[in-house]
Amino acid sequence: MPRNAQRSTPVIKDVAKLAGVSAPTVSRYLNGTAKVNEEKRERIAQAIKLLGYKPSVVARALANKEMDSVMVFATNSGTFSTNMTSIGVENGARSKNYLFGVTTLSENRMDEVRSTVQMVLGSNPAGVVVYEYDHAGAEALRCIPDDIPLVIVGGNAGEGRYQVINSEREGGHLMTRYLLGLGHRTVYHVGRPQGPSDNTRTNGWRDALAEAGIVAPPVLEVSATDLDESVEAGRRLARIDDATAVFAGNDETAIAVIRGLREGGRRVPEDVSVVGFDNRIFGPLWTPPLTSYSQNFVETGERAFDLLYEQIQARRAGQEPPESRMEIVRGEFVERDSARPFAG
Amino acid sequence: MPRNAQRSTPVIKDVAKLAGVSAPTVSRYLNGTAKVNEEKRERIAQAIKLLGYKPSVVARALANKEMDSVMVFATNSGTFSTNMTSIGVENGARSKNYLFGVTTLSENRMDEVRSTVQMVLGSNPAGVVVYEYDHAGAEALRCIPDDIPLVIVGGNAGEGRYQVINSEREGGHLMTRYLLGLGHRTVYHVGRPQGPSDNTRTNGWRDALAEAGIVAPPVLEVSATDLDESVEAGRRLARIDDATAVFAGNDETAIAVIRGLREGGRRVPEDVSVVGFDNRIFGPLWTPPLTSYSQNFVETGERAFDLLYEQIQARRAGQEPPESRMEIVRGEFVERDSARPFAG
DNA sequence: CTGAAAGCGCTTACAG
DNA sequence: CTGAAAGCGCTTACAG
Repeated sequence: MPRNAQRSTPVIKDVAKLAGVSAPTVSRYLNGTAKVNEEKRERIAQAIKLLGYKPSVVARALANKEMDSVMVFATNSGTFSTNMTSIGVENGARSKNYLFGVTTLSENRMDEVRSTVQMVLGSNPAGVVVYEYDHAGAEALRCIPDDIPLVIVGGNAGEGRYQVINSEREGGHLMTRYLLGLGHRTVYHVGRPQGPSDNTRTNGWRDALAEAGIVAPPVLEVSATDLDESVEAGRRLARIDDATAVFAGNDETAIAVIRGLREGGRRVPEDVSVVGFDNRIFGPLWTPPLTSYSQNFVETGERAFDLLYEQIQARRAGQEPPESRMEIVRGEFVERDSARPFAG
Repeated sequence: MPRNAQRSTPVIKDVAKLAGVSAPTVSRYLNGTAKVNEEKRERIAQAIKLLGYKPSVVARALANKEMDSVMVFATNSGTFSTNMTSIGVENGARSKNYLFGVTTLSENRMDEVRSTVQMVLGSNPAGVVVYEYDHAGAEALRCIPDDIPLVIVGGNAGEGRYQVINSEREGGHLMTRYLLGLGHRTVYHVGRPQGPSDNTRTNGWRDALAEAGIVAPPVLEVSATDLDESVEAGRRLARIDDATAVFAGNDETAIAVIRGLREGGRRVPEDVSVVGFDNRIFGPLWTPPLTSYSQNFVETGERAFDLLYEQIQARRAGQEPPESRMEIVRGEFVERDSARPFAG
């Protein structure tokens, strides 16, 4: 594999000399920071092209005290929702020629989050987005100074000045109502332990039950990584008479619960209806095909970047920051065959 | 949510003044670049702690022409293997206080890869790792100058000076031999179209067949994102008499193929054995539980970082770069119940 | 062992 | 509209 050497990178001085102007003029041309004589503009443009000049983001960052970059702080990286959201943010960053980085935070190492955040902020990113789905995310928020553009993804509604929340709660609400609408007397829920955010599928489930005047049965809490716990939850559910409908926290949990239910002698969907969440690719292939809820994580990430970029622009232009804003990215209900009308 | 303001960040001058020394001395202390008087060391240490001083990575980057960062270029980001590998690289970066970033490349936008790579290199990362699983990765390699520390993940064996390859090919070989060992006369393969790399599961399958003196049947090529194509492949396979064993390119493909096979009237595993790859979390819950191959992607990423870091260290110390090296990260065969002895 | 000086590649007042 | 100068926060010869 040939690896081409790259000729000593040209700097602003080189293009200035070639264009017969001063470096500041080139800078002004590049940044539109002041009007530049038409003739010179052209000579500069030529020189830039000829030399293949690209401004050093590092030098700019030092001079501006701000790097053309956006950093995201994420927990549970490796998780479907997190990955997809980051792809959205990266898409946005790329479109503006911003550098993009993700930093993974862990709830198991809360003591490290402060120093990690500070290290990253030390690179003077133009803006940061934090996914606030758990305590590590919340802690990160506490370490971020007021004056840096920030958008929160997830978290409690109205928590940050700029926020994009996906329809977790709404989705949970919808799935539960769907099950109730099928005639089930109550809906059980198996999901992950709750973090600091209100905007959760679990709360959506709770909302729907409360609306219907039903006392919520205890949540069956399971780990996100060990599906055996979900299988076990399914087995337990199999022993509960009125457990005819269950809302699983995600599709993986759903299939595990179904397995447990069957081990416990219940048929799905004939005896008990089970719905998932996230609409993972394997859902339609399952037996029965999984009814689920599809979220638009990539869009969530893209919207987050847009919100961030507006702040960055305003800041650079010395304008007032944009209006405080919260956006909600809706998902879609996907009906398949894992839930049936209550046949009690 | 309270957002604490951060006091105007101290710079090296501040600690120098407080410690009663010059800035260069602080720098030397920090970088171990020259001996510093014991007494001064202490005063400096105190001042740093008192002020909460952190060197600006940006200023260092400008002075050193090198940022304490590692950038990865990945294609198919959002993919299981890619995500896990990146987590491994990030782990390594974090442990050395390096900034970490991923840049997603796309085969659909080959024209953009050069400029994207150059933009990222413009930040003077200390090193980069590229995942070479397809043409975008290969193209990225061509844009990276010789003098920057680099490690290739994937790609053809022996291609880069520093390389860590996972056991894709070995794994494909092993799965196929397993099936052959079960008495099947041949093994069909449904997988993604091949990229520029030799190190693929598909080639492993080919190797095993060749070893056994069997002419490889044509590969059934399917898209990675549209499982319907895999279902269709399953249906086609159902019509082929000697198709009693199939090696699917990954677990998702495997379950789709199984579905297609069943639609075509074949039982799995009774009539035809199907094995997957990647050992995804849903595999054991499938009916039948999927026999698969588990790769250690996180470890792959960590090894890649280590290899990179060795180069970075050597370079900074003005030493010879380490010996050229290729590492292989092995995976594990996971036997479950989706393959049975040939009962022809 | 340690300062003063100069430089990394940009940008931003300051004067025209 | 445009240059010369100074500065962003570090590091690295250069002298002692």
